[in-house]
Amino acid sequence: MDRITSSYALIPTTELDGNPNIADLWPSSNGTYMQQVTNNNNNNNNNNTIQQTLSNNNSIQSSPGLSYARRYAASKPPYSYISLITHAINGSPDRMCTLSQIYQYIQDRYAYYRQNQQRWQNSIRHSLSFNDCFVKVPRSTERPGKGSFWALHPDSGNMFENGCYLRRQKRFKIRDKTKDPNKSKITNKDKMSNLNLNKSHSSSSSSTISENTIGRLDSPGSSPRQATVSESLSVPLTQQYYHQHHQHYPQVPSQTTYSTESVPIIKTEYHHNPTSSSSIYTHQTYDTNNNGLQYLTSEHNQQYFHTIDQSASASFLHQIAPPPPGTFRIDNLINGQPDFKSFYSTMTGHETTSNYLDTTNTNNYYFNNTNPSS
DNA sequence: AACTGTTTATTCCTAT
DNA sequence: ATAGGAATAAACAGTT
Repeated sequence: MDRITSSYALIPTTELDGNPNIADLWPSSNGTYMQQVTNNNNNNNNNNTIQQTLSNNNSIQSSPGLSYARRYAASKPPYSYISLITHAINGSPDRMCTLSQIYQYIQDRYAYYRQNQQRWQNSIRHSLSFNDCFVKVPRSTERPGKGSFWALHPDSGNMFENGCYLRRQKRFKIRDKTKDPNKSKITNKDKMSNLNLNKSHSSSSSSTISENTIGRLDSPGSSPRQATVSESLSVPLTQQYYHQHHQHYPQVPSQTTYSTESVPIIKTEYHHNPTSSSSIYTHQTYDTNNNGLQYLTSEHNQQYFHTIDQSASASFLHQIAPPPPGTFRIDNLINGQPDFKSFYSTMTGHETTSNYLDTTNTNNYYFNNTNPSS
């Protein structure tokens, strides 16, 4: 089973439609759908794990796995709280959201988390505070309300690139250079000011403070690996959207099943402008596998403000530059609820009451109307 | 009062 | 078996 069906990202995410909840059908890293049914017995080492393999070119709606999955919809999803939070953040247009939005995101998708809210919400708050990969973004005065926004630390990279959404290979820890020796823990302030201390290596004329690669990480000579869940979620929807709105573009492949060869390699660099006192980082993201469609994430041409001394507590993420010419953002379509709903129904053929599109990264993609190839 | 955020402690679980 | 990541519980402080 080497291929992942594009229908992954096209399934309604809410049960209120009377349609199946895709989030309760858990994709495993090998392209099958897995339902995990865990006894509450403490001494069980026979976690009853049931795997259902769906045929390649089947839409999930017509799959026999569906009714099966619905029966077990309320069992615990195989995602850590950290990955759930990460998905909520990445799924939001601004790439940051409040605590209550994170709660809502999770409950909307997983029936399991509509119960025992006090327990798991306490865990979510603990995860946000405890893990360095999450940073608090203060509210601007224009957006008053309860609580801060939460964003991903720019250096945290793709924490789930190994395709495992339960346990990261290594916990993201910021280097602890500015830590007050009297303090035992790293504060959010420390997280922010350590942004440029996790330097990996530099490239280009300006100093690159970090670099990470999202997407394929094949070593030379290796066979292409299986696409991860997030990749399979993000890529097909953009193709589908393209089909419906740009059918006259011949360079868009028409197949609905993708192997890892079609997964864009997205490279991200932070550039530090040394002449600026306020420390502005330009975050450039581009597809190094740029043939046909040009994938650019929302960070493209954005500049990240970061105040080292923290006193001004400027916005952590702040968009300055407009999108490149000839592009449009799907963000713009889904920001407003009415637009989102029509966008959603166009995409899926179903109505929705949800405000979220459960497609990691996809909603932040730009589409380039011009043929970028030479 | 309810919500948000921090911290400590403990237990559970999994990769090695 | 073990180290360390993740989940859970809980106390407590700050904010709306």
